[in-house]
Amino acid sequence: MKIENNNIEEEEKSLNFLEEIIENDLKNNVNNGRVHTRFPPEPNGYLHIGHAKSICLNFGLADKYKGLCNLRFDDTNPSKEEQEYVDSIKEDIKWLGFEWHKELYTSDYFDQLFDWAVMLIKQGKAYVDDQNQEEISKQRTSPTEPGIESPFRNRSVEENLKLFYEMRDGIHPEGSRILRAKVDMNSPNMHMRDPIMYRIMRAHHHRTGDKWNIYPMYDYAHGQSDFIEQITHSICTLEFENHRPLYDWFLDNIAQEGEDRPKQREFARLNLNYTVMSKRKLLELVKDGFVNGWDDPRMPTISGLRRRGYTPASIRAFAKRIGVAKRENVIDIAVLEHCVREDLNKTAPRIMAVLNPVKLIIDNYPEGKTEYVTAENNPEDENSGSREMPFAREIYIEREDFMEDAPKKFFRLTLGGEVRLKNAYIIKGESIVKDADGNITEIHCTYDVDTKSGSGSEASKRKVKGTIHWVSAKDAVKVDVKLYDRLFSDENPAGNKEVADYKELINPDSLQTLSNCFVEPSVMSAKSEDRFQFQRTGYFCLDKDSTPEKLIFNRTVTLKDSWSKKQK
RNA sequence: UGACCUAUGGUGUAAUGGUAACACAGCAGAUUUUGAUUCUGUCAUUCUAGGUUCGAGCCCUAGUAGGUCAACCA
Repeated sequence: MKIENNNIEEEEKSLNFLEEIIENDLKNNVNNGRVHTRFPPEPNGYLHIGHAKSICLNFGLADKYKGLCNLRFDDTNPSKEEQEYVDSIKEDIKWLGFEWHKELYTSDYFDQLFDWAVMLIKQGKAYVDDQNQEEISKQRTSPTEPGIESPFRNRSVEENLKLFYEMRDGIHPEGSRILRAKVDMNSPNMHMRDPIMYRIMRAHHHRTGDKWNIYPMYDYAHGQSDFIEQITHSICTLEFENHRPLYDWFLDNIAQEGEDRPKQREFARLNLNYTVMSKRKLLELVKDGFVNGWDDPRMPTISGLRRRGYTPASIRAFAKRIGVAKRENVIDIAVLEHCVREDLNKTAPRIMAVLNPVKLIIDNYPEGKTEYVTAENNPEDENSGSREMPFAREIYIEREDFMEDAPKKFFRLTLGGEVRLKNAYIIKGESIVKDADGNITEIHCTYDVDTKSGSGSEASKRKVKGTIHWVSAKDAVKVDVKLYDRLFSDENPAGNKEVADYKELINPDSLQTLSNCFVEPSVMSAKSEDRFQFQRTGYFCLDKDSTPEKLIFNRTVTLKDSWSKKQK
């Protein structure tokens, strides 16, 4: 009964403003009850977590309302766009777990767009302007004063047509002429001051090759593409809000009475602290070598997060948790980290790994003996089973799990103190060996043979205040581990006014490579991108650059650590 | 100082004219063979001023603050 109630509560959870709009449209039978969205990336960079928000929104809305969602590449600027980006975008969307209805390209519509432009010229609603960029910009003046009409604004239809065809046919050089919509040079909205529809561009297009000498601008192409695809809800980010009247103006002049028309709606883009989110900046970090490519685990790109060990489910949960609204927002990176911990806690197998090893010798344990102890794979998942791991006289433990002069609250190994070796025995610190510099090289202990985990003996049930992880020295696998920290040391690197360039705020310690780590032998069977919890340390995944000789693990995120916090 | 948009705990998001709630973060405690997880408790919120109304976070007006717009980018 209680579960039923919970389900009802889930379903009746409050709607975001876009869901409200859609439900209202559905109720009024707008678009005959259809819901059709689209995700429209420009293939000029890799997708990042901000795009993930948009993807989850567009695909999620289509899913929720039994509609469709297209993937449409907005490829109207061949000077910036490349096939490599198309491929990566498709891979990232699939990895996130979404399937598009159709894969489409704005360039699929270049012929139709051209025909509509001719139609607008014939209706006296578009004209060819021979002025250069500077002159046009000057005539637009500023938002507070009226604009100045171009001297070419009232050319005859015949002349406009002739020139536009010539532009298409490559008669005129780049930059010499453009096609403008004749809207309103006095509009307080700058986008309405006779916006540019087409520019001359002699660039090779990744799909249409050298067919075109002119390419449409975003404002002329986007709404019409939505219209052609019969998109119902065209969802974009806030900075396009001022474009909406123009979006509608073109459709007013193109769509016929009674035809379904897309409506543009705007939401606030995602901002995350301690990172940057603009494609331009991310490209710069890649090109200038501040990171090792678009999929560097420190990047907020989808491919970076994937390599870091984030799961698709954790990113979807994140998108859901942050919500959708219209006000500017900055999400704490801790929310993303919480989402991945939440998922990995339920799904990641536990293994033992010692990142900063010190040798520990159990003096009263038989030399040469190896026994196997049983370890649960995941206490949060009862179906995950268990495994056997080797235990011997010499093991490695974490250097910070031992202290010579320990404070009272230190629950780990000390001289004369007891601690449990997880899944094995209780040991007691006896003595230490140091090198000439005073560094501890060996810790000698004794163990209580009756305290083996799971043996059921009275002694095994004894409580000791600490439990630490370990690996058998002769059986462990030596691996590399990469510890990642936030890429920027400033909360808002892009907005920091105290530095000339955001790159000055890059965290110099964002990557730390450890090459003397020991992991239990069961990892030998791990595959690239497999995720684990290194017990008591954090979540890690196997990097794709691993070889059978040298495994490389990336730290996704640490475990929450109230001990280190308390120490500060 | 033109147009458009926005304003709720530290950060997000709800409350649809009727008791301001949920999550993250923080703090305190319980449990724990991971100082994790889990559980409990706790701190903290409607930009300002008017107005409408029995009643306003919500509606209206004005102000203030922030964002966007003057690419042949998207």
